[in-house]
Formats: sequence, structure tokens, C-alpha cells
Amino acid sequence: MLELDERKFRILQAIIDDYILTASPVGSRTISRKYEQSLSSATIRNEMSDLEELGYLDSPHTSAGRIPSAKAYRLYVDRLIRLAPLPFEEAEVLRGHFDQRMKQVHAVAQRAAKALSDATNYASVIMTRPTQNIALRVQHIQLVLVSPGVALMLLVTDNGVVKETLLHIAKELDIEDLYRISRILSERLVGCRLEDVPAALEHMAGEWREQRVLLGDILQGAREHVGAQQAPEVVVGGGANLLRYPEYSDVEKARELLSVLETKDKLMQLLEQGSGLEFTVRIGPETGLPETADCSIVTGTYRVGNDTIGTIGVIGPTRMQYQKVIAVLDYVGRTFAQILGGSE
Amino acid sequence: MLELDERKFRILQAIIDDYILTASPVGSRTISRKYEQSLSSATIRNEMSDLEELGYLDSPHTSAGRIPSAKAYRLYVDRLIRLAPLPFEEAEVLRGHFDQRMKQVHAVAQRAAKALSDATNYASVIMTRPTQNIALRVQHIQLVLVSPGVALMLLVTDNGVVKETLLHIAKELDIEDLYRISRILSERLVGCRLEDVPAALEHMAGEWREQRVLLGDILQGAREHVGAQQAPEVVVGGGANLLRYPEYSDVEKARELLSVLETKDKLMQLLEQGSGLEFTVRIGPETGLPETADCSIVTGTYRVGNDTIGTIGVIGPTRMQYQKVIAVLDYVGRTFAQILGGSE
DNA sequence: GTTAGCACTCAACGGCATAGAGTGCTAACA
DNA sequence: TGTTAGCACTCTATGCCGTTGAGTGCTAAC
Repeated sequence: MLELDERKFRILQAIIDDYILTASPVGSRTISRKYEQSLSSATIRNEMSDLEELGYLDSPHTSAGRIPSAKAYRLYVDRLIRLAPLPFEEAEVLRGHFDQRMKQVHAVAQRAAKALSDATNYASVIMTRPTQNIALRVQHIQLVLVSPGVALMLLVTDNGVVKETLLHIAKELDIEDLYRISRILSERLVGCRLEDVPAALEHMAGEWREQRVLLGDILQGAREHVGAQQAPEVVVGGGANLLRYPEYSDVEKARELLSVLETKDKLMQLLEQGSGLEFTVRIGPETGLPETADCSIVTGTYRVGNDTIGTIGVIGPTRMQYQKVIAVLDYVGRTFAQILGGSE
Repeated sequence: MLELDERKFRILQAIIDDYILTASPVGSRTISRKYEQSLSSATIRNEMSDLEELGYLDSPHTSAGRIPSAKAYRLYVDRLIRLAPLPFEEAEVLRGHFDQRMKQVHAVAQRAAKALSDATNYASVIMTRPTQNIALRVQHIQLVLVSPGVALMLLVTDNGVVKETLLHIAKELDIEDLYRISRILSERLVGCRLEDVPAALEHMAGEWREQRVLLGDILQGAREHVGAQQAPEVVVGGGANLLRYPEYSDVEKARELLSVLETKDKLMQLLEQGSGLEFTVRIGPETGLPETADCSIVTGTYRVGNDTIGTIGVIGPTRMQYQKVIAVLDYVGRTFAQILGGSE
């Protein structure tokens, strides 16, 4: 029975490394000259033939060298990659993206996305929401009068994310009214888990039956607001980077892929399959979407305290520089969490 | 002296229309058969030759038909386009994008961007900020304790946009302290124009000298926050749409263009040259950026009351369906403003 | 088990002829 | 004087070789 001994393994690694670098099928001669100088090309040839039979290599056609299969990348990722610390200069550059001491959450996410895509030359995605349904709690809730008949409802949650919503309210409500209502809402809702808010509001609606006309809009608005709040925010960066790579020189394919990056639902589908491990690498078909069948995606979660508060990821060709991507992802995720979570 | 009589004009229009449709150079025979059946191709040929001499047409090479020049599009836009109302079905589809009655501002902008790019098949940009420095005023300002040592500063402005910032504060400040500080900040700053805020803060810093240790961070944070607040938000949609068009089948060019769409500074440069008119069309080199030298951009402003509160635009090839784009832009802009500004 | 050698395969490339679209010009026509 | 038919000319796009070169697979020798 054919088996993957240590030498085959080394050769496979060499093929993957070379292919990641050059994007063109690698031949036996290349390996024998650049990577395994003690072996002749004929030997390599035999080994490659075995590797193909084992399913680790594909050949596009008879005389074109070999290409690593998804299975090969899987092996590569699982066995060859350790989390190597980021070279100092690279970390230095990344640090430059995050110079200021305080930020708007959204802006930090955008910075982080830009940092990720600049450092890796792939596309990056940041979702400011846990994949698992961690119980977020209401931290603060308030109504602000914008103009007669229009109020702004602010909701702040545990993870420091604020969402605002415009509400249409009864015209006769003034600043003082809103202030009182805000106080009452706060008393009832602060500390409440987001998913419990609708029930609490229902309850309040019952108590306040006599003022329903005035408050109906607000309670209804609050309910919708909380619903919207639960929809995570997604920030994308560096989509144009993908056009650098020959795998996307077919414009039609590139368009499909970039469309995915513009479709929140699909992006979330891509991000949400995280395994709960620190990093998840999904290769080709493992990504789950037909449009990304020849892409890989590396995701990581970031935490503040013990709570996972979001997911960050990098999308690129299967021929991805996994090691580097993981190192960058680690660094950026840590920095991001640190800025959001406090001083140290 | 060669002049642009009515017939030349009609022929030019036909050429532009056909080129917009097909993206390939149009020949005299096409015009004579599809648009000006009373004239022979030879006559058209003479006219086209004149039009070329006048600078309205270019010929890529001897036997390839003619292409409209930027000058031609300019004429076309200035003289041929009236604001035709959007066909009912299209308006219907667009309306579907905006079904809910209330929204987070950011989400509405995203919806609007998606609506724009879906309806036009070009890329869209929305800037939630006036191009002219309209005096935005502070509507509401408040500090919320997130965790010991970390506070969230909320700032709401006239146009209903909220920005949040995380501040690192002295650990001993509790909820009550922040509440008091919020009150004081509100008293001093609400109604203040954004650009006057730093000076006001400076003044407060002077008064509170004895508490500087505690408040220094907050005042400093507030100053930076207001600065950041003044940076407008930009939302982009449908960048991938551009890859549909043959003018961007050169991947390298496409990449450059899409990079522009990811670069906030450049986008703002593109949007900020609005003429103050309701719509501005900039064609090719008029866009000002080398990367968009063969693109056109149509921008419009949207208003709530008398204030211009933002700019919305569509970016596509110079061969753009200007008429349709303007109609869609008008409709979406109006809808957007209406949702942000209140009920009717 | 390793390697040299050789026949074989296949994409990529350049050259070349052809087809087709379109122009410009001239001469005839109304 | 404007319009048109006709024709020669230009230039790209397309398809068809033949050649080149990279690479494989197999066999036989080491």
C-alpha cells in the first residue's frame, strides 16, 4: 500500500511552497534543482507520480508539472504550519496602522481591515459580532430629540458597539418627555440580555396601556431596533487585491468573487463556520460557497476578557501564504481586541 | 468654418447611443441602417469625418468605426439629457430596497448604495456629509461607562449622525461622575458648531485646572472625537459591477479603479468637486484622478430641509447611461433624504 | 532504490494567409 | 451643392500551421 513517508512529505512541501510562490505548475526538475539537490529529477518524478496517486497532486495536462490539490493544502496547513511570530519590521508596519489611542469602533474595524489586507495582499473581513450567540447585554439606552416628531434611539451593548435608529414619534413629545422615557427604559432594560428585550418591552406596553398612543411608536421602534442590533456589522478591505493573482485573471470569475465580498449574507456564511479554535482554515470547497470553491479563508476570533466579540478573516486563493496570513491575523486580532478592550 | 448643424448633431447622438449600448466602435453603415435610414452610409461617412475634425469623435484605427470623445459626451450630457422620470416598474423595484420605516443611518446609506448600484449596474458612493462646510451643530453629547477605566463618548449632530468613541479614563470615575460630567459637557457644547468645540473645550480645561488629572483625558478625547466626527463617512456599493464592462477587462486597470473605490481620500476627492448644482456630471479627465481618466462620475446632493447633508454618486465607464443614472440618482437621493429627514 | 536516456504529449508562440468591417476618395447623379 | 455608388485600401481578428520547450512516463542500466 502506498504511503506518505518522510521524503514524499518533504517533496510535497517543496511543491506547495514553489506553487504558492509562482502560481505555475511545478515540474520534477525544479524540485530537484531548487529543493532536493541530492535527488535526481527522475526520482522526484517517481515520487510525484505516487503523490498524485495518493490524491495530493493534480496535473492540469500531461506535460505541465503538478499542482497541489485541496487535500495537499489541508495536510500542509494541519502539519506544517506553526504560529511563527511576525517578523519585527512587519509588526512595526502594522503597528503604524493603529497609532491613535482611541477610536470609533467602526473606524478601528476599518483600520484593522486595511491593515490586514495591506499586510497580506489578500482581502480581509471583519465581523464585529460573535459567531456563537454570546449573550450581549444592554449597557445603555437613550432617546434624543432630533426634531419635532423625530427621535434618535441609542443603544450601547457590552461590547461597546453603539447603534442608532431614527424613530418617528408623536409630535407633542418634548425633550423632557424623552428624558423621562429614557430613564424608565434604562431602569427596565439595562443589564437585560438582548434577546430578552422584546419580552420586557411587551410587558411594559401592557403596563402603560393608557399612554399607548404616545408610547406605541417608541416601544415598537425599540423592538425593531434591538432586532437590527443583533445583525452584525461586516467590514471588508482589499477586495481589489485579489485581482493581483493569476487565478482571477478571468474577469467573470473575479466578478463573482468580488460580489460575494459585497454580499453581507454570504460573507457571514463564510465567517460563521469557525470551529471555535483560535484559527480556522478552510480550503477550497470547504468554504461552503460555490463562488469560493477555489479560494481559501482563514478566520480567527478576537476576545475581550473571556467573551468572543467578533471574527476576523482573510480571503485569498487556495495558493495562499498560510503561515504569514495566520501570523498577521494573530497580530491584528490581538491589537484590535486590545484597542477595544482597554489599556493593556 | 466647420459647424455643428442639426443633422451632425443627430448623427452624433446616434453614435453615442449605439456606443453606449455596444461598447464597440460604430461605423457609418450601422448609423445609416439603424438610425438615419434616409441617408446613405457614404453621407454619414462624410459627416463623421467632419465630426472627427470637430473633435467629437476618435477613431481607434483606420478601419474600426468611430468612438465618441469626452467632448462628445460633454455635449451629450449638457444638451441631450433632461431629467426623465423613472419608469414606474424601476421605481417600484427601488422602493423595495427601502421598505422599513426606520433605520440606522449607516444601514440606510448601505441600502441606498446597494439600490443605486443594483439599479444602474455601476458602482455607487454615498458620503454622509456635506461637501461645503455646512455648520453642523452638537445636538447631544454624553459619556457612558463601559468598564472601569473605559468610557464611551457619544456625539449626535444635527444631521442625525452618531459617532461613538472609546475613551480611556481614570479608573476611579464611576457612573455618577460620568453623568455629572456629561451634564456639564452638554450645557457648554449643545448647540455649538463643531468647529467651535475645540475652543470651548480649551476654555473648560482652563476653568477646571484643579481637576485636570481626571478630566484631561476626557477633554483630550472629546477634542479628538470631534475631529474624527468631522471626517465624513463614505459607503461604497457595487464595485464588482464595473467588471462587467469590456473597458475594464484589463485586470490591471480594473484593479487600479477598484483600489480607488477602497481609498476614502480619493473617493472624497471625486465627490467633493460638486458644482453646487443638483447634479454634476464629470467625464473622463474631468474627474480629476488619473485612475478614473476613462470613467465618468455623476453626483448629486441630498438635502433635509435647506441643509445639504450629503453627496451620492455613481461611477462607471464614460460610456455611461447618463439619462438613466440621473433618474435613478434623483429617485434614490430623494428617498434617502426622506427617510433621514422625517415622515414626508 | 536511483538514475540516465528516450519517446511522447501538450500548451504556448510566432508566422502567415484570409475574412470582414470600415474608411476615404472619386466620379456620377439630382 | 449635396448625395450616393463604387472601389481601392487599411487594419484587426481569426484560424491554421509548424516549431519549441517543458514536462512526463517508461525502460534499462547502475
